[in-house]
Amino acid sequence: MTTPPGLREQKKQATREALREAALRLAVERGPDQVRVEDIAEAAGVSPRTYNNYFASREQAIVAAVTADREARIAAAIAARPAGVRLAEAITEAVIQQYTNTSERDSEVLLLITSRTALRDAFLDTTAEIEPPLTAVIAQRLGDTGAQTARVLAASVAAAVRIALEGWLRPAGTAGATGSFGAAGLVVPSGSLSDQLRAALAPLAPAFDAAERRTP
Amino acid sequence: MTTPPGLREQKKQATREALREAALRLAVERGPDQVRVEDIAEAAGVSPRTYNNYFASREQAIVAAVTADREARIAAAIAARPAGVRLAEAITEAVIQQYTNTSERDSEVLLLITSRTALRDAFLDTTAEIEPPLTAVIAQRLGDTGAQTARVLAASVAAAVRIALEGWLRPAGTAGATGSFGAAGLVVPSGSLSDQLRAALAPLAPAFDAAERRTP
DNA sequence: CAGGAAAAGTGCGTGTACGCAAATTTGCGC
DNA sequence: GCGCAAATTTGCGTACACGCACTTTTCCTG
Repeated sequence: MTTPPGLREQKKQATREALREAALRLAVERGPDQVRVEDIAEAAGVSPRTYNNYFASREQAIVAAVTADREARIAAAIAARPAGVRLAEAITEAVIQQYTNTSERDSEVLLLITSRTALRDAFLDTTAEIEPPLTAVIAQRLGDTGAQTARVLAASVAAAVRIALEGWLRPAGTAGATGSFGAAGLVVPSGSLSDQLRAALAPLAPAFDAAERRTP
Repeated sequence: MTTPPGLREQKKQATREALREAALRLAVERGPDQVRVEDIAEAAGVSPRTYNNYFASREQAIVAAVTADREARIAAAIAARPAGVRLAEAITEAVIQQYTNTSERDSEVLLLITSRTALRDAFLDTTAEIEPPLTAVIAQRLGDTGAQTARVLAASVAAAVRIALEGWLRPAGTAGATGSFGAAGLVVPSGSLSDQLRAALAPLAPAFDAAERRTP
Protein backbone atom coordinates (compact mmCIF):
# COMPACT_ATOMS: atom_id res chain seq x y z
CA MET A 1 0.00 0.00 0.00
CA THR A 2 2.65 2.46 1.03
CA THR A 3 4.52 3.11 -2.17
CA PRO A 4 8.20 2.33 -1.84
CA PRO A 5 9.98 5.68 -1.67
CA GLY A 6 10.25 6.51 -5.33
CA LEU A 7 12.93 8.79 -6.62
CA ARG A 8 10.30 11.40 -7.19
CA GLU A 9 9.25 11.61 -3.57
CA GLN A 10 12.88 11.55 -2.54
CA LYS A 11 13.66 14.58 -4.60
CA LYS A 12 10.68 16.40 -3.20
CA GLN A 13 11.88 15.84 0.32
CA ALA A 14 15.34 16.98 -0.70
CA THR A 15 13.92 20.22 -2.05
CA ARG A 16 11.87 20.71 1.09
CA GLU A 17 14.91 20.26 3.26
CA ALA A 18 17.02 22.50 1.06
CA LEU A 19 14.44 25.24 1.51
CA ARG A 20 14.26 24.69 5.26
CA GLU A 21 18.01 24.84 5.65
CA ALA A 22 18.45 27.82 3.39
CA ALA A 23 15.72 29.70 5.22
CA LEU A 24 17.22 29.03 8.62
CA ARG A 25 20.76 29.78 7.56
CA LEU A 26 19.84 33.08 5.99
CA ALA A 27 17.66 34.05 8.93
CA VAL A 28 20.52 33.45 11.35
CA GLU A 29 23.08 35.16 9.16
CA ARG A 30 21.19 38.33 8.30
CA GLY A 31 18.43 38.46 10.86
CA PRO A 32 14.92 37.23 10.14
CA ASP A 33 13.64 40.47 8.62
CA GLN A 34 16.36 40.66 6.03
CA VAL A 35 15.38 37.47 4.31
CA ARG A 36 12.92 37.48 1.47
CA VAL A 37 11.23 34.48 -0.03
CA GLU A 38 13.15 35.23 -3.18
CA ASP A 39 16.44 34.85 -1.30
CA ILE A 40 15.48 31.51 0.19
CA ALA A 41 14.35 30.17 -3.16
CA GLU A 42 17.52 31.28 -4.83
CA ALA A 43 19.69 29.73 -2.14
CA ALA A 44 17.83 26.46 -2.53
CA GLY A 45 18.03 26.57 -6.30
CA VAL A 46 14.34 26.81 -7.10
CA SER A 47 12.01 29.51 -8.26
CA PRO A 48 10.14 31.71 -5.78
CA ARG A 49 6.89 30.23 -7.03
CA THR A 50 8.08 26.77 -6.10
CA TYR A 51 8.82 27.96 -2.59
CA ASN A 52 5.14 28.58 -2.12
CA ASN A 53 4.33 25.13 -3.36
CA TYR A 54 6.15 23.85 -0.30
CA PHE A 55 5.48 26.51 2.32
CA ALA A 56 2.50 28.80 2.61
CA SER A 57 4.36 31.62 4.28
CA ARG A 58 7.82 33.04 4.61
CA GLU A 59 7.97 31.99 8.25
CA GLN A 60 7.00 28.36 7.80
CA ALA A 61 10.26 27.32 6.24
CA ILE A 62 12.27 28.86 9.06
CA VAL A 63 10.36 27.20 11.87
CA ALA A 64 10.16 23.96 9.90
CA ALA A 65 13.94 23.74 10.16
CA VAL A 66 13.47 23.30 13.90
CA THR A 67 10.25 21.36 14.10
CA ALA A 68 10.76 19.01 11.17
CA ASP A 69 9.34 15.54 11.68
CA ARG A 70 8.50 16.23 15.28
CA GLU A 71 5.00 14.82 14.79
CA ALA A 72 6.32 11.53 13.51
CA ARG A 73 8.80 11.23 16.35
CA ILE A 74 6.11 11.88 18.94
CA ALA A 75 3.82 9.29 17.43
CA ALA A 76 6.63 6.77 17.34
CA ALA A 77 7.58 7.51 20.92
CA ILE A 78 4.05 6.85 22.08
CA ALA A 79 3.71 3.68 20.09
CA ALA A 80 7.01 2.49 21.55
CA ARG A 81 5.73 2.60 25.10
CA PRO A 82 4.33 -0.62 26.52
CA ALA A 83 0.60 -1.06 26.15
CA GLY A 84 0.22 -1.45 29.88
CA VAL A 85 0.84 2.10 30.99
CA ARG A 86 -1.83 4.73 31.18
CA LEU A 87 -2.39 6.46 27.88
CA ALA A 88 -2.25 9.85 29.53
CA GLU A 89 1.13 9.08 30.97
CA ALA A 90 2.53 7.63 27.77
CA ILE A 91 1.52 10.71 25.84
CA THR A 92 2.81 13.14 28.44
CA GLU A 93 6.20 11.51 28.62
CA ALA A 94 6.52 11.12 24.88
CA VAL A 95 5.67 14.76 24.28
CA ILE A 96 8.09 15.96 26.91
CA GLN A 97 10.81 13.74 25.58
CA GLN A 98 10.48 15.09 22.07
CA TYR A 99 10.08 18.74 22.96
CA THR A 100 13.00 18.82 25.34
CA ASN A 101 15.23 17.10 22.83
CA THR A 102 16.46 20.46 21.64
CA SER A 103 19.95 20.48 20.31
CA GLU A 104 22.37 23.29 20.99
CA ARG A 105 21.54 24.84 17.68
CA ASP A 106 17.83 24.69 18.37
CA SER A 107 18.10 26.65 21.56
CA GLU A 108 19.94 29.37 19.74
CA VAL A 109 17.32 29.46 17.05
CA LEU A 110 14.50 29.59 19.58
CA LEU A 111 15.81 32.94 20.72
CA LEU A 112 15.63 34.14 17.19
CA ILE A 113 12.12 32.82 16.78
CA THR A 114 10.82 34.49 19.88
CA SER A 115 12.25 37.77 18.71
CA ARG A 116 9.63 38.19 15.99
CA THR A 117 5.92 37.91 16.52
CA ALA A 118 5.28 36.37 13.12
CA LEU A 119 7.90 33.70 13.71
CA ARG A 120 6.63 33.00 17.18
CA ASP A 121 3.10 32.51 15.84
CA ALA A 122 4.31 30.25 13.06
CA PHE A 123 6.21 28.20 15.61
CA LEU A 124 3.18 27.81 17.85
CA ASP A 125 1.07 26.87 14.85
CA THR A 126 3.25 23.84 14.26
CA THR A 127 1.70 22.21 17.33
CA ALA A 128 -1.32 21.50 15.15
CA GLU A 129 0.79 19.16 13.08
CA ILE A 130 0.94 16.61 15.83
CA GLU A 131 -2.83 16.13 15.73
CA PRO A 132 -3.13 13.60 12.88
CA PRO A 133 -0.47 11.16 14.10
CA LEU A 134 -1.67 11.62 17.65
CA THR A 135 -5.22 10.86 16.58
CA ALA A 136 -4.05 7.67 14.91
CA VAL A 137 -2.17 6.45 17.96
CA ILE A 138 -5.00 7.24 20.35
CA ALA A 139 -7.60 5.71 18.07
CA GLN A 140 -5.58 2.55 17.96
CA ARG A 141 -5.70 2.25 21.72
CA LEU A 142 -9.36 3.09 22.02
CA GLY A 143 -10.58 0.87 19.24
CA ASP A 144 -12.65 1.89 16.28
CA THR A 145 -15.60 3.01 18.33
CA GLY A 146 -13.69 5.95 19.77
CA ALA A 147 -12.60 7.57 16.55
CA GLN A 148 -14.27 10.87 17.31
CA THR A 149 -13.04 10.78 20.89
CA ALA A 150 -9.52 10.26 19.62
CA ARG A 151 -9.71 13.35 17.46
CA VAL A 152 -10.95 15.49 20.31
CA LEU A 153 -8.32 14.24 22.72
CA ALA A 154 -5.55 14.69 20.17
CA ALA A 155 -6.66 18.23 19.47
CA SER A 156 -6.79 18.91 23.20
CA VAL A 157 -3.25 17.69 23.61
CA ALA A 158 -2.10 19.92 20.79
CA ALA A 159 -3.85 22.87 22.41
CA ALA A 160 -2.26 22.09 25.76
CA VAL A 161 1.18 21.85 24.21
CA ARG A 162 0.64 25.16 22.52
CA ILE A 163 -0.32 26.79 25.80
CA ALA A 164 2.71 25.30 27.51
CA LEU A 165 5.01 26.64 24.82
CA GLU A 166 3.39 30.06 24.97
CA GLY A 167 3.89 30.19 28.70
CA TRP A 168 7.42 28.98 28.38
CA LEU A 169 8.67 31.50 25.87
CA ARG A 170 6.57 34.47 26.78
CA PRO A 171 8.96 36.13 29.26
CA ALA A 172 11.82 35.46 26.89
CA GLY A 173 10.29 37.78 24.34
CA THR A 174 10.15 40.77 26.65
CA ALA A 175 13.79 40.95 27.60
CA GLY A 176 16.38 40.74 24.87
CA ALA A 177 16.68 42.76 21.72
CA THR A 178 17.50 41.35 18.33
CA GLY A 179 21.21 41.35 18.65
CA SER A 180 23.52 39.49 20.89
CA PHE A 181 22.65 37.19 23.71
CA GLY A 182 24.62 34.62 25.50
CA ALA A 183 24.30 32.88 28.82
CA ALA A 184 25.02 29.25 29.27
CA GLY A 185 21.89 27.16 29.29
CA LEU A 186 18.43 27.47 27.88
CA VAL A 187 16.26 30.41 28.66
CA VAL A 188 14.27 29.45 31.70
CA PRO A 189 11.47 31.97 31.96
CA SER A 190 8.85 30.48 34.26
CA GLY A 191 9.74 26.96 35.11
CA SER A 192 11.32 24.44 32.81
CA LEU A 193 9.63 23.38 29.63
CA SER A 194 9.09 19.96 31.13
CA ASP A 195 7.18 21.46 34.01
CA GLN A 196 5.10 23.64 31.73
CA LEU A 197 4.18 20.69 29.56
CA ARG A 198 3.36 18.48 32.53
CA ALA A 199 1.18 21.16 34.09
CA ALA A 200 -0.66 21.82 30.85
CA LEU A 201 -1.30 18.16 30.10
CA ALA A 202 -2.30 17.18 33.62
CA PRO A 203 -5.85 18.52 33.43
CA LEU A 204 -6.54 16.26 30.46
CA ALA A 205 -5.48 13.06 32.20
CA PRO A 206 -8.93 12.29 33.64
CA ALA A 207 -10.39 12.47 30.14
CA PHE A 208 -7.88 9.92 28.89
CA ASP A 209 -8.46 7.65 31.85
CA ALA A 210 -12.20 7.72 31.30
CA ALA A 211 -11.80 6.98 27.60
CA GLU A 212 -9.48 4.08 28.32
CA ARG A 213 -11.79 2.71 30.96
CA ARG A 214 -14.56 2.56 28.41
CA THR A 215 -12.56 0.23 26.14
CA PRO A 216 -9.90 -1.54 28.18
CA MET B 1 -12.22 50.52 35.68
CA THR B 2 -14.28 49.55 32.68
CA THR B 3 -14.50 52.79 30.75
CA PRO B 4 -18.08 53.74 30.04
CA PRO B 5 -18.61 53.24 26.32
CA GLY B 6 -17.19 56.46 24.95
CA LEU B 7 -18.25 57.85 21.66
CA ARG B 8 -14.94 56.78 20.29
CA GLU B 9 -15.48 53.09 20.96
CA GLN B 10 -19.01 53.37 19.70
CA LYS B 11 -17.89 54.64 16.36
CA LYS B 12 -15.32 51.91 16.08
CA GLN B 13 -17.94 49.26 16.59
CA ALA B 14 -20.13 50.97 14.03
CA THR B 15 -17.34 50.85 11.48
CA ARG B 16 -16.68 47.23 12.28
CA GLU B 17 -20.30 46.34 11.77
CA ALA B 18 -20.53 48.36 8.59
CA LEU B 19 -17.61 46.37 7.21
CA ARG B 20 -19.14 43.08 8.28
CA GLU B 21 -22.47 43.87 6.71
CA ALA B 22 -21.00 45.23 3.53
CA ALA B 23 -18.79 42.17 3.17
CA LEU B 24 -21.64 39.75 3.66
CA ARG B 25 -24.04 41.62 1.41
CA LEU B 26 -21.57 41.81 -1.43
CA ALA B 27 -20.55 38.19 -1.03
CA VAL B 28 -24.17 37.06 -1.27
CA GLU B 29 -24.96 39.36 -4.14
CA ARG B 30 -21.99 38.65 -6.38
CA GLY B 31 -20.58 35.42 -5.04
CA PRO B 32 -17.64 35.35 -2.63
CA ASP B 33 -14.93 35.40 -5.27
CA GLN B 34 -16.17 38.56 -6.93
CA VAL B 35 -15.66 40.72 -3.88
CA ARG B 36 -12.40 42.53 -3.34
CA VAL B 37 -11.31 44.18 -0.15
CA GLU B 38 -11.47 47.43 -2.03
CA ASP B 39 -15.16 46.86 -2.72
CA ILE B 40 -15.98 46.14 0.90
CA ALA B 41 -14.11 49.18 2.10
CA GLU B 42 -15.82 51.40 -0.40
CA ALA B 43 -19.25 50.07 0.52
CA ALA B 44 -18.53 50.75 4.17
CA GLY B 45 -17.18 54.21 3.48
CA VAL B 46 -13.60 53.69 4.63
CA SER B 47 -10.27 53.27 2.94
CA PRO B 48 -8.94 49.84 2.01
CA ARG B 49 -6.13 50.38 4.47
CA THR B 50 -8.62 50.84 7.27
CA TYR B 51 -10.28 47.57 6.38
CA ASN B 52 -7.08 45.82 7.33
CA ASN B 53 -7.01 47.63 10.63
CA TYR B 54 -10.20 45.77 11.50
CA PHE B 55 -9.81 42.46 9.72
CA ALA B 56 -6.63 40.62 8.90
CA SER B 57 -8.00 38.89 5.83
CA ARG B 58 -10.65 39.27 3.21
CA GLU B 59 -12.58 36.34 4.61
CA GLN B 60 -12.72 37.46 8.21
CA ALA B 61 -15.24 40.21 7.62
CA ILE B 62 -17.60 37.83 5.85
CA VAL B 63 -17.60 35.16 8.51
CA ALA B 64 -17.68 37.79 11.25
CA ALA B 65 -21.10 38.80 9.99
CA VAL B 66 -22.33 35.40 11.12
CA THR B 67 -20.26 34.78 14.20
CA ALA B 68 -20.28 38.27 15.67
CA ASP B 69 -20.33 38.37 19.45
CA ARG B 70 -20.82 34.65 19.72
CA GLU B 71 -18.05 34.42 22.30
CA ALA B 72 -19.70 36.95 24.56
CA ARG B 73 -23.06 35.22 24.29
CA ILE B 74 -21.56 31.87 25.16
CA ALA B 75 -19.81 33.27 28.18
CA ALA B 76 -22.99 34.97 29.33
CA ALA B 77 -24.99 31.81 28.82
CA ILE B 78 -22.62 29.85 31.00
CA ALA B 79 -22.53 32.45 33.70
CA ALA B 80 -26.32 32.52 33.68
CA ARG B 81 -26.60 28.87 34.63
CA PRO B 82 -26.97 28.06 38.32
CA ALA B 83 -23.75 27.38 40.13
CA GLY B 84 -25.05 24.00 41.22
CA VAL B 85 -24.91 22.16 37.89
CA ARG B 86 -21.84 20.41 36.60
CA LEU B 87 -19.50 22.70 34.77
CA ALA B 88 -19.21 20.27 31.88
CA GLU B 89 -22.95 20.25 31.47
CA ALA B 90 -23.32 24.00 31.74
CA ILE B 91 -20.73 24.54 29.05
CA THR B 92 -22.10 21.89 26.74
CA GLU B 93 -25.60 23.26 26.90
CA ALA B 94 -24.51 26.85 26.57
CA VAL B 95 -22.40 26.08 23.52
CA ILE B 96 -25.16 24.10 21.86
CA GLN B 97 -27.67 26.79 22.61
CA GLN B 98 -25.58 29.47 20.98
CA TYR B 99 -24.44 27.50 17.96
CA THR B 100 -27.89 26.22 17.09
CA ASN B 101 -29.36 29.69 17.38
CA THR B 102 -28.89 30.19 13.67
CA SER B 103 -31.38 32.46 12.05
CA GLU B 104 -32.82 31.76 8.64
CA ARG B 105 -30.31 34.08 7.09
CA ASP B 106 -27.42 32.35 8.80
CA SER B 107 -28.32 28.98 7.39
CA GLU B 108 -28.34 30.43 3.92
CA VAL B 109 -24.95 32.01 4.48
CA LEU B 110 -23.50 28.80 5.85
CA LEU B 111 -24.02 27.22 2.48
CA LEU B 112 -22.08 30.03 0.94
CA ILE B 113 -19.30 29.68 3.46
CA THR B 114 -18.90 25.97 2.92
CA SER B 115 -18.61 26.56 -0.79
CA ARG B 116 -15.15 28.09 -0.52
CA THR B 117 -12.25 26.52 1.30
CA ALA B 118 -10.82 29.82 2.42
CA LEU B 119 -14.15 30.88 3.89
CA ARG B 120 -14.67 27.55 5.55
CA ASP B 121 -11.26 27.79 7.19
CA ALA B 122 -11.88 31.34 8.35
CA PHE B 123 -15.18 30.22 9.83
CA LEU B 124 -13.59 27.34 11.72
CA ASP B 125 -10.90 29.68 12.96
CA THR B 126 -13.48 31.76 14.75
CA THR B 127 -13.87 28.98 17.29
CA ALA B 128 -10.64 30.21 18.82
CA GLU B 129 -12.37 33.43 19.79
CA ILE B 130 -14.39 31.71 22.46
CA GLU B 131 -11.26 30.78 24.37
CA PRO B 132 -10.66 33.98 26.35
CA PRO B 133 -14.20 34.41 27.69
CA LEU B 134 -14.43 30.69 28.29
CA THR B 135 -11.18 30.77 30.21
CA ALA B 136 -12.53 33.57 32.37
CA VAL B 137 -15.74 31.74 33.21
CA ILE B 138 -14.00 28.48 33.96
CA ALA B 139 -11.33 30.16 36.05
CA GLN B 140 -14.01 31.82 38.08
CA ARG B 141 -15.52 28.46 38.98
CA LEU B 142 -12.20 26.81 39.69
CA GLY B 143 -10.72 29.58 41.80
CA ASP B 144 -7.47 31.33 41.20
CA THR B 145 -5.39 28.22 41.69
CA GLY B 146 -6.69 26.67 38.49
CA ALA B 147 -5.83 29.46 36.09
CA GLN B 148 -3.65 27.28 33.90
CA THR B 149 -6.17 24.46 34.03
CA ALA B 150 -8.86 26.86 32.91
CA ARG B 151 -6.87 27.86 29.87
CA VAL B 152 -6.27 24.28 28.85
CA LEU B 153 -9.88 23.29 29.30
CA ALA B 154 -11.12 26.32 27.42
CA ALA B 155 -8.77 25.60 24.54
CA SER B 156 -9.92 21.97 24.54
CA VAL B 157 -13.54 23.05 24.31
CA ALA B 158 -12.70 25.33 21.42
CA ALA B 159 -10.92 22.47 19.68
CA ALA B 160 -13.85 20.16 20.25
CA VAL B 161 -16.28 22.71 18.87
CA ARG B 162 -14.11 23.10 15.83
CA ILE B 163 -14.08 19.37 15.23
CA ALA B 164 -17.84 19.21 15.65
CA LEU B 165 -18.33 21.97 13.11
CA GLU B 166 -15.94 20.34 10.68
CA GLY B 167 -17.82 17.08 10.90
CA TRP B 168 -21.12 18.83 10.58
CA LEU B 169 -20.42 20.76 7.43
CA ARG B 170 -18.04 18.41 5.69
CA PRO B 171 -20.60 16.46 3.64
CA ALA B 172 -22.33 19.72 2.77
CA GLY B 173 -19.29 20.86 0.86
CA THR B 174 -19.11 17.84 -1.40
CA ALA B 175 -22.59 18.00 -2.85
CA GLY B 176 -23.85 21.33 -4.06
CA ALA B 177 -22.19 23.73 -6.43
CA THR B 178 -22.06 27.46 -5.90
CA GLY B 179 -25.39 28.26 -7.35
CA SER B 180 -28.88 27.41 -6.27
CA PHE B 181 -29.95 25.25 -3.41
CA GLY B 182 -33.16 24.95 -1.62
CA ALA B 183 -34.76 22.43 0.65
CA ALA B 184 -36.63 23.32 3.72
CA GLY B 185 -34.56 22.95 6.85
CA LEU B 186 -30.90 23.16 7.65
CA VAL B 187 -28.43 20.94 5.90
CA VAL B 188 -28.21 17.79 7.95
CA PRO B 189 -25.07 16.03 6.86
CA SER B 190 -24.22 13.52 9.55
CA GLY B 191 -26.43 14.03 12.52
CA SER B 192 -27.68 17.34 13.82
CA LEU B 193 -25.26 20.00 14.95
CA SER B 194 -26.45 19.45 18.50
CA ASP B 195 -25.50 15.82 18.31
CA GLN B 196 -22.11 16.60 16.83
CA LEU B 197 -21.36 19.12 19.55
CA ARG B 198 -22.53 16.82 22.30
CA ALA B 199 -20.44 13.97 20.98
CA ALA B 200 -17.35 16.13 20.63
CA LEU B 201 -17.64 17.66 24.07
CA ALA B 202 -18.50 14.44 25.89
CA PRO B 203 -14.92 13.13 26.06
CA LEU B 204 -13.87 16.26 27.93
CA ALA B 205 -16.47 15.93 30.67
CA PRO B 206 -14.29 13.79 32.96
CA ALA B 207 -11.60 16.44 32.84
CA PHE B 208 -14.07 19.09 33.96
CA ASP B 209 -15.45 16.88 36.69
CA ALA B 210 -12.00 16.21 38.04
CA ALA B 211 -11.10 19.88 37.99
CA GLU B 212 -14.29 20.80 39.81
CA ARG B 213 -13.79 18.07 42.36
CA ARG B 214 -10.43 19.54 43.19
CA THR B 215 -11.95 22.91 44.17
CA PRO B 216 -15.60 22.37 45.01
C1' DC C 1 -13.90 76.77 25.00
C1' DA C 2 -9.07 76.61 23.67
C1' DG C 3 -5.11 73.66 23.37
C1' DG C 4 -2.89 69.60 22.86
C1' DA C 5 -2.12 64.71 23.45
C1' DA C 6 -3.89 60.29 22.12
C1' DA C 7 -6.24 57.57 18.92
C1' DA C 8 -8.20 56.41 14.59
C1' DG C 9 -7.96 56.90 9.52
C1' DT C 10 -5.22 57.22 5.31
C1' DG C 11 -1.65 56.89 1.38
C1' DC C 12 2.28 54.74 -0.10
C1' DG C 13 5.58 51.28 -0.90
C1' DT C 14 7.18 46.60 -0.50
C1' DG C 15 6.86 41.91 -0.17
C1' DT C 16 3.86 38.07 -0.10
C1' DA C 17 0.31 34.34 -1.55
C1' DC C 18 -1.67 31.89 -5.01
C1' DG C 19 -4.65 30.72 -9.40
C1' DC C 20 -3.69 29.61 -13.90
C1' DA C 21 -1.58 27.74 -17.97
C1' DA C 22 2.64 26.67 -20.30
C1' DA C 23 7.09 24.27 -20.03
C1' DT C 24 9.86 20.77 -18.05
C1' DT C 25 10.96 16.56 -15.72
C1' DT C 26 10.02 11.81 -14.05
C1' DG C 27 8.72 7.08 -14.19
C1' DC C 28 6.68 3.30 -16.44
C1' DG C 29 5.31 0.00 -19.96
C1' DC C 30 6.63 -1.66 -24.29
C1' DG D 1 16.10 2.80 -25.36
C1' DC D 2 11.30 5.19 -26.66
C1' DG D 3 7.69 7.65 -25.96
C1' DC D 4 3.82 9.06 -23.44
C1' DA D 5 0.98 10.23 -19.27
C1' DA D 6 1.38 12.18 -14.85
C1' DA D 7 3.57 14.99 -11.72
C1' DT D 8 6.38 18.99 -10.81
C1' DT D 9 8.37 23.40 -11.76
C1' DT D 10 8.00 27.87 -13.48
C1' DG D 11 6.41 32.67 -15.10
C1' DC D 12 2.96 35.81 -14.94
C1' DG D 13 -0.71 38.53 -13.25
C1' DT D 14 -3.59 39.98 -9.55
C1' DA D 15 -4.94 40.90 -5.10
C1' DC D 16 -3.78 41.00 -0.38
C1' DA D 17 -1.37 42.15 4.18
C1' DC D 18 0.98 45.34 6.66
C1' DG D 19 4.93 48.66 8.33
C1' DC D 20 5.56 53.40 8.34
C1' DA D 21 4.84 58.21 8.31
C1' DC D 22 1.40 61.62 7.96
C1' DT D 23 -3.34 63.71 8.43
C1' DT D 24 -7.67 64.00 10.69
C1' DT D 25 -10.71 63.26 14.50
C1' DT D 26 -11.82 62.69 19.28
C1' DC D 27 -12.01 63.97 23.97
C1' DC D 28 -9.75 65.43 28.14
C1' DT D 29 -7.96 69.22 30.95
C1' DG D 30 -7.22 73.63 32.48
